[in-house]
Amino acid sequence: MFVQIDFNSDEAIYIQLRNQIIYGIATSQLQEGENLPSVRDLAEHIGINMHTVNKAYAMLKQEGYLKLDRRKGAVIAVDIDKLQAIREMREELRVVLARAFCKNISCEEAHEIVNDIFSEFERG
Amino acid sequence: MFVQIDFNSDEAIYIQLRNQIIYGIATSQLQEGENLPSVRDLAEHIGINMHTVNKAYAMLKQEGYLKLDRRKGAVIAVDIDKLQAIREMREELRVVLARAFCKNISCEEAHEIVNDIFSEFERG
DNA sequence: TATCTGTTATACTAAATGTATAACAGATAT
DNA sequence: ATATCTGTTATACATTTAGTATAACAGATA
Repeated sequence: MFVQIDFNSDEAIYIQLRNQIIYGIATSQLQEGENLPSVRDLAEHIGINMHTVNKAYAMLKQEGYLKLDRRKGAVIAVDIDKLQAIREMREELRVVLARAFCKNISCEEAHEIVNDIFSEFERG
Repeated sequence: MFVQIDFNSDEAIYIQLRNQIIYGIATSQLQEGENLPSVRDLAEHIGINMHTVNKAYAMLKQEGYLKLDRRKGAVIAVDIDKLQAIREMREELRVVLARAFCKNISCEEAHEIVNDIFSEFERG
């Protein structure tokens, strides 16, 4: 498993876990229909509590990245609500880019970084 | 004052306040050398505690957006550490764009939104 | 001297985070 | 049938964070 938790981070463990699973989907390390480890297995592997993993899974379900099946466990299943995704992205980008603009990062430089990151995804 | 706090948000008040002040700098509503209200005045105006404002100001100081002068109070003074700003931006964008990519938002669509937001800044 | 700054200290409540057991209901395999 | 695996829920506890509330300090200013 590719998950790497930073226990000294100010970011909550279940948020780190959620973000890394989403990154895994974006980079095709996790593919549609694929199973995630059970909450108990993943918790033991990382060395955290079952409920912390469950919280991440529940969040991913609510945000449309997982379906939780009692037969198969947690399965990658991305629900595409593109309009809402764009709305959310715009709000988050507004905060990130405001900081960038204050620090003299140009629109062109931002575009370059966006391209870099998208190429991480498209390489898989 | 342009600050608008959402008390039902899951985002901490001092984080909302910090983000809005940074957005204010990016859109030139707040300009280099300009004074912010004193922690006590702004707290009273918003209807929150003085320490919550102080926490936002301390954070903005630590991140290089303010200088806190006992004579003048809080003064906008952006310290440009572009390399660090790019590093931080890249990490944050990785999370935001991974979500976008999973939701079928293309690189081109991301660029359009970046352009939209930068035009908010450059209009002032 | 009185008043304005940011800053620090202390104390309290409420909420969020993470851990720990335990149990439930559906599905699966033996 | 029985045991075992799922996610899920309930309860309890400790720690940390967020926000509020008073109070005081030190430098600057009028």
